Amino acid sequence: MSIKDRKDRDREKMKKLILDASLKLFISEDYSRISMRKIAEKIEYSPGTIYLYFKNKDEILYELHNMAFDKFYREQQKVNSIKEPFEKLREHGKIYINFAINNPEYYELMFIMNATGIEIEKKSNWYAGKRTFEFLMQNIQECLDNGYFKSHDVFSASMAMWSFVHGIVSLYLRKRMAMIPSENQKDVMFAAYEFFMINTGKK
Amino acid sequence: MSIKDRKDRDREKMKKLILDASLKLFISEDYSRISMRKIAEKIEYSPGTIYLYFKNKDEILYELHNMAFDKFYREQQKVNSIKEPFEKLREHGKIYINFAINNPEYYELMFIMNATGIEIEKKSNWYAGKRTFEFLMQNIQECLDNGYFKSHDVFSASMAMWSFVHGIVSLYLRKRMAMIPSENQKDVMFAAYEFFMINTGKK
DNA sequence: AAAATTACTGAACACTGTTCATTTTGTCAA
DNA sequence: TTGACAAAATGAACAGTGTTCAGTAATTTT
Repeated sequence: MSIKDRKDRDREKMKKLILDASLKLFISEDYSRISMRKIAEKIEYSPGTIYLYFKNKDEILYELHNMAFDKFYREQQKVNSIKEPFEKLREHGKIYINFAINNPEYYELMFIMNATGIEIEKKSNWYAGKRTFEFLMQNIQECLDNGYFKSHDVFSASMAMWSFVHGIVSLYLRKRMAMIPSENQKDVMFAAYEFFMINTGKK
Repeated sequence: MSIKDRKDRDREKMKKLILDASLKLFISEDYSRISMRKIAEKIEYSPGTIYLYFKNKDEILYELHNMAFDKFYREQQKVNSIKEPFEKLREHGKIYINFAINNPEYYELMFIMNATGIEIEKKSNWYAGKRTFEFLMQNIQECLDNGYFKSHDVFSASMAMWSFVHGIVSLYLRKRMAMIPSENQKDVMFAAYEFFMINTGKK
């Protein structure tokens, strides 16, 4: 079975080669201009070869989306150093916002891009998204246990928190803060975030 | 000068013809599949002709974005029937969310699409967005005047409100609520909205 | 060494936005 | 009405896109 094993390994290596090249292209170039031919050129194979390893472009983007979630999940864990639930949550949101600002291409794949959204819907289980959301829910539960928030519905509270931070960064990333000078946009984002936290956090 | 007048009118008519055809295509077809050739075919002109009236596709999309904002602004005015500021704001948000659910293509143009975002950034003044945002700000100011919200920064409060409703609908539109059965997603959205309103609204 | 299997290629198909030389249509003075 | 000019419209061409598949090359098995 050793030949089969090697072939399996080679296949995984090739997939990784394609994904790594795709990710590099996705981050460096304007992400909308990533193309199968450019990926092929980067790995020095013909365009047709990629289709022997991935069904289509969307499947590649979905894999990049998973890689992006892994990166975010690692960042997310940093909140564990804070014990007080609400301070932990405050940091949680900040990490989210900063991740989006510093890694707009990753954020695009995870939460904005239509192509990945369609793939997410196709699969019966959105592991990556679920894991991150459930980690947030834990933090919200801790807050509820300590008397924060009026409601006791963890799910609604978590969705609200997520919606808020997603809303603010996606307005920013999609240039819908055009009424604010660009040098002030980040400050406005964090001011709005503080407003949200102060008002919802009232015991 | 009457010939020039007629020519000006003809030119405006032609622009309207192109925009109306574009809007119809944009709404009926999958919006990502709208193409200059399809617009040309619909109005029974050659593709090149469109470029005599619009610089490029993005300019057409920007005009559609303006038309979408007009439609939303009209819906937004309905809140004026409610006098109590906070109840008015609650309705304001509901109108926003329902607009996005019922007109996903318009919402796409206004707040999500990258092409329009780039055009918005190019123009020095985002009239459409400003008008809608300022109308929201008025409502928030009324709330502040009546003792709602802890902060007294109208701008941050308005950005927070907008971010929240935008966040929730864009997660929904981009299929990032995949962990929730689709038949429940709308309920979850409104539950999260209620959470937000109840918690931030505490006097 | 020959046969069978697997891996890879690159031309081809049907699209996309955009440009521009060429043709058609409209206007106006003689 | 005719000829000259200007304006409007055309559609082929360019450079790109995702994807497919008959044909070739390399590898493995017999």
